[in-house]
Order: sequence, then structure tokens, then C-alpha cells
Amino acid sequence: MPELPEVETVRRGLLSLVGKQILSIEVTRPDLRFPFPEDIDSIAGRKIIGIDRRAKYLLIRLEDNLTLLSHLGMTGRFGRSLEGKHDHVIIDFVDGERLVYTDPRRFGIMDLIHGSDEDHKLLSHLGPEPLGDDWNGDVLHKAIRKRNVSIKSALLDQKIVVGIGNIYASEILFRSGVSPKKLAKNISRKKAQEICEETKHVLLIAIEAGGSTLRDGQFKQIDGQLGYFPHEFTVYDREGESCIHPNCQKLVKRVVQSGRSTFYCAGCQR
DNA sequence: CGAATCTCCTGGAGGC
DNA sequence: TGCCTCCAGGAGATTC
Repeated sequence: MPELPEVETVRRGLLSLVGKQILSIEVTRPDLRFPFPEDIDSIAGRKIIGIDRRAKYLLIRLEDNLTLLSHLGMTGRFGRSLEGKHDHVIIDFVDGERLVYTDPRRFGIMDLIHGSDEDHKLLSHLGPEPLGDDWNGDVLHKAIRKRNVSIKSALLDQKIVVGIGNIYASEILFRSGVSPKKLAKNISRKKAQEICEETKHVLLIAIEAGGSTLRDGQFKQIDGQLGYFPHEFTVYDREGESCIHPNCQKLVKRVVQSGRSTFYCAGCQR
């Protein structure tokens, strides 16, 4: 499932579309997670002038201050040709290129932003970007020091920090040596600093690796190449396997928090 | 206000 | 081989 690194990888893959003029857009159904905007056709005739990312949202910038917002949900992906029954959005370009949004589970989102991002309902409440220079241990500590939830849940809360999903939350906490069950309000300033640094590290490494996906490789980079590097994971989906630390004899555990699997090492994470 | 729960959806895995 | 159940999970909506 796409988290920040996967979305960033998709963004980079889409950059070759910048400068192209849209000929037409076709939707094969009325909605994904939400209904498509009624004026979705208004992107036709406009050129793509840039592609940004905010949290896990892709922001396809068009002429005349119009932005096509896209969220990949769980299983959304962009391709250059039709794949089958789950193709929901087909964008054709004047030069003959084609962009197809495919999403079996339809948790994705496609919407238009007229004007500034901050005014859009889905973007207005988002927290800081984890890779931004202004996100540090202090900022994280202040955001969680009164929160009566587990640190795992806090890292998934997009109002605290954006872009982290279920996989990287486990990875970050393992590398930080913090138990996922520890309450956010009990995280020291120093530990918050470590979590912050590991977050940046993990996300950057994943971006360099080209993103990752679930075990079935549902996520594809735009050229169709799989972007899945399971060996990168230290704990995620490794229940019952040995902790990777050479001096640790423990096995990776799995617990369910807020209905989501969390993987951790009880020996290394306190 | 914060926190917990419910909800959307389909494909894949496992059980028998 | 087929059918059933369960599970994966982002994040808004709902409830308390």
C-alpha cells in the first residue's frame, strides 16, 4: 500500500508528463472512494505544468490554477495503457500518450482543486511533511506529548505527521528502539528526536529504493516495473522470524493495534 | 475536544 | 477443484 515513498516514486515517474496537453478524460464509473467531481472534464485542453506531492496525495498541476488531486488508496496505480476491469480513469494526451488509473479496491481518490491547496477539504488538516527541514524532534514531541494513544497510532495520525503508513510505522519504531505500545505522551524529547531521525532515514532509503509494496506486489511504478524490496524490512511481515540484531535471540512479534498489525521485537524495543 | 470504532472494496490465502 | 471465511489497510465518518 502506498505510503510516502511509494507516492513520491510515482510522482517522479509521472514527471515525464509535464508539458503534455490533455486531450480528454474518461471515467468508467461515477466514483472511487468519493464521487468524481462533476467538472472533471474541465482538465481537457490544459497542459500539465508540474506534479507535486503533499502527504500521500499526488497534485497534478494544470494550467489556469487547476490541480488534479489523486490518492492511491490501497491499490491504486498509474499505468500507460489499459489493464482490465479495474481501469477507472483514462486520460489521453494530444501527443497520443495515455495515462490510466487502475484501482481494484477503489479506495483511491480523484478530485479537482480550484485555487490553493490549503482550502481543499482533504489537505487543510494535514500535519507537517516528515522530510521537511522544519520537522524535527521538538515538533514531534510537542505534537504527541499530550496524546493518550500508542506511539504507533500517533505515527499513523496524519495530523501529527504525514506520509507514514502501517509498514513504515513498524520499521521506524524498530529502528528507534521504541515499543509500539508505549504511549505517545510518555515519549521523551530525546526519544522523539530519535524517532524523527529514523523516520527521515527510513523514508529516504525507501525512496532511493524506488518504493515498496505489499507482498503481492500490487504497487507498480509507472513503467510497470515492480517497486518491491521485501528484504528491506527489518520487522514488517516477519512474525516468528529472528530479530535481525545479531546479539538478540528474540523472535519478531505481531500484535494488533487499532485493528492494524504491528510488528516489533520485544527485546530491542522498550 | 480526543479516542475508539465503523466503513468502503476486492483479491489472495488458508481451511476443508 | 470449489466454496467459504478471513485478512490486508488509508483515512473520513460516526459515535461516545
